[in-house]
Amino acid sequence: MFSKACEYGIKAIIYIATQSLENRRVKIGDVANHSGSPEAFTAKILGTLTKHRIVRSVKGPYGGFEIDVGRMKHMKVSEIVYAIDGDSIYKGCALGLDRCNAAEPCPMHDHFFSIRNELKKMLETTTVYDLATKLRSGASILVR
Amino acid sequence: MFSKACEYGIKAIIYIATQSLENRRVKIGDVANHSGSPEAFTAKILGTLTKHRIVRSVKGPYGGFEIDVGRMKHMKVSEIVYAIDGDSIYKGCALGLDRCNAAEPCPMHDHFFSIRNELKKMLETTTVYDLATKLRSGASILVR
DNA sequence: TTTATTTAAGATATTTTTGTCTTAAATGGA
DNA sequence: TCCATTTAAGACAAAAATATCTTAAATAAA
Repeated sequence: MFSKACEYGIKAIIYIATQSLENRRVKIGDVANHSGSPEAFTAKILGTLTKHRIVRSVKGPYGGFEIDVGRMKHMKVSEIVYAIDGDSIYKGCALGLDRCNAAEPCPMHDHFFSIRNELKKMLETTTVYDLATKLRSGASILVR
Repeated sequence: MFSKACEYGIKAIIYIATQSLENRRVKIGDVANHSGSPEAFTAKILGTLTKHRIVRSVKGPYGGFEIDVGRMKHMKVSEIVYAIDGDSIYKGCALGLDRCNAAEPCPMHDHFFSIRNELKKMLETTTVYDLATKLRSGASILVR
């Protein structure tokens, strides 16, 4: 569904968010450990997310990553997905046609349409704050 | 969503099905042309689908691929997806956790559950016959 | 100012996916 | 039997995704 890069990105953001809720910056190493993702790859992905202003980074001692709590409440998962995987999830045709729409649909178009729409709506309504508070309360996990 | 291999496989099967409805066997070259997919790669994928008995192949002059019309009416898209991509679509966790379920969910689990289920149900109820007749009637297209 | 700590950026490596090519095997017809 | 046609199978190649490594830049504190 999502690329590995996107999975790592979402998990990293959720973990950083839980720590920002406690007013703690986190280093790459901690992010990797607590999200069960490879450290160097996660660092690269966080570079992308920093450029997209989804997370803030601070260099040097006592540095690390943080997310503004106010912003977190309005930040949608769709923004993370878009920053890493682009819009393929939203616009792509199930059978890979360049253009595929109601007027000239691929054979699966109608079947996919509502499902894809629901997925889109879900990603656009789920906030990072929602996911982070659920993780913090122990109602969900990031690593096994 | 699906791998390229899976996209090509589904398109190939739909095209072969339209031709089997007219009692015509089709050669790899025709399949590739009419499904807009690379020929050699499509041939390899049809090899897999032949082993899974999803399509029948006949070697030699007047040979090619065909699908039994009776079988076609009960053949679900999910069978093609499973033969090529395995069960990742059905069982995979959105965030890549090895195990992820209601008891120990990833933070996205609940959000994904119903969407994934709908996708599964859709693939398990859509038949190759449905898709082939729609294509044959001109209500959908495979190539642009 | 120097040092330790931390992210940034990009080069490099590995693995997986996608794609092609070559040779073998089967089959129908001359 | 021999040839032309077609799929089968697996080796090979290219591209993309995943992952690591190295060096640079920033910054806080001594």
